[in-house]
Amino acid sequence: MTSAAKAVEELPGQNETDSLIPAAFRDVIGYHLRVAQEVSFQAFSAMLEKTDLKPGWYSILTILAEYDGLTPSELSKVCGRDRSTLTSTLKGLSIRGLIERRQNPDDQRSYSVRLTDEGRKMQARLHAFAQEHDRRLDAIVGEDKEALVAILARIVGALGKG
Amino acid sequence: MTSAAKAVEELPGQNETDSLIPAAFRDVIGYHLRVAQEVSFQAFSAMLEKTDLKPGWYSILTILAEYDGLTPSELSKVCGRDRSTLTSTLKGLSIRGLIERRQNPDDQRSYSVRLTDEGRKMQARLHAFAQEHDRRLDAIVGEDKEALVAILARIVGALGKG
DNA sequence: TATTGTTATACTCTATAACTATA
DNA sequence: TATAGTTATAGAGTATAACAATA
Repeated sequence: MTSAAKAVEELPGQNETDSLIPAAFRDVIGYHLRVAQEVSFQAFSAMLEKTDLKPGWYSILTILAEYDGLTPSELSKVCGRDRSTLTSTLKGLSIRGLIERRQNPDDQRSYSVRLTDEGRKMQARLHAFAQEHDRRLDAIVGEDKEALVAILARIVGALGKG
Repeated sequence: MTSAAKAVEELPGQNETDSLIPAAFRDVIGYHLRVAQEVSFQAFSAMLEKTDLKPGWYSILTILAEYDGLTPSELSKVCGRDRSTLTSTLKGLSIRGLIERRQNPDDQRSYSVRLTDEGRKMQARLHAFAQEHDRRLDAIVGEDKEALVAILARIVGALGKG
């Protein structure tokens, strides 16, 4: 067995899902950002297994709770995704009776999206999961939260969407 | 036009790729984590367009540079992914002459993976891109870097790989 | 029986390009 | 011509289950 293989065998944790952090990644912000976001997203996703909604749908419902009556194009701007990515989400939400589409009388090509009463209830339910998740993260981060959010926002501002 | 639609129209930035941050997400760590990781990863990916390698391959090359001679299973433990996800990556690296597979004389089922000289050169080249990206992030984060990495590591430790 | 690497398959998230129907 | 929404397609990243070869 090579020395490298030995190092792998001597993983610090007890179970085989633990992973080493290669030395080349130890002080790399991008690496830690990626791994932290991954575990955070997975923890949130796990909570949503009780529902039949995909994790990404929560943000759409929440945007609609805040900006009621947006068109798909407007919605795509708010969430920063291409409008084509919204089609299947809106279909899924519509099939479940969580949103309704209202034809725009001034432009036959377009329509506005509104939460139904059921949609509002579901948004509230998912929001409760999200808040539980947030509280967990807040507890982990502690008093550094404001600083953390500021740093992350700075990264987004500096690297942009380009 | 609804008031929500007006808010969208009055997006702060000049170009249409800017996105609002819905109030419900403003103080949510998970949201900022996701967006920051996304722009960071995209910035790094953009640098790798000069090569014919996928962004994820850099980490495999770098792990091999550090732990030479791992088997695919060992490699999968180090990078924390299922071993089936490595097959196509190893094939891609092998086709390009960046790694070589050495049959394990003690176990005919297995083999060890080594970087070729070309592989080492390519790893160094990608590592230079990564370092450039890291320097950018370091400049953005500034003196808070140690604290940031500590917080992110804490999140990973607390939420685990669940 | 258990493990190794591979294959087949599937799912999430995303994007681009082309299509349609309007404008 | 340009825009709104949709469709078709693709690609990166991931996972599970099953398979053949070997242990």
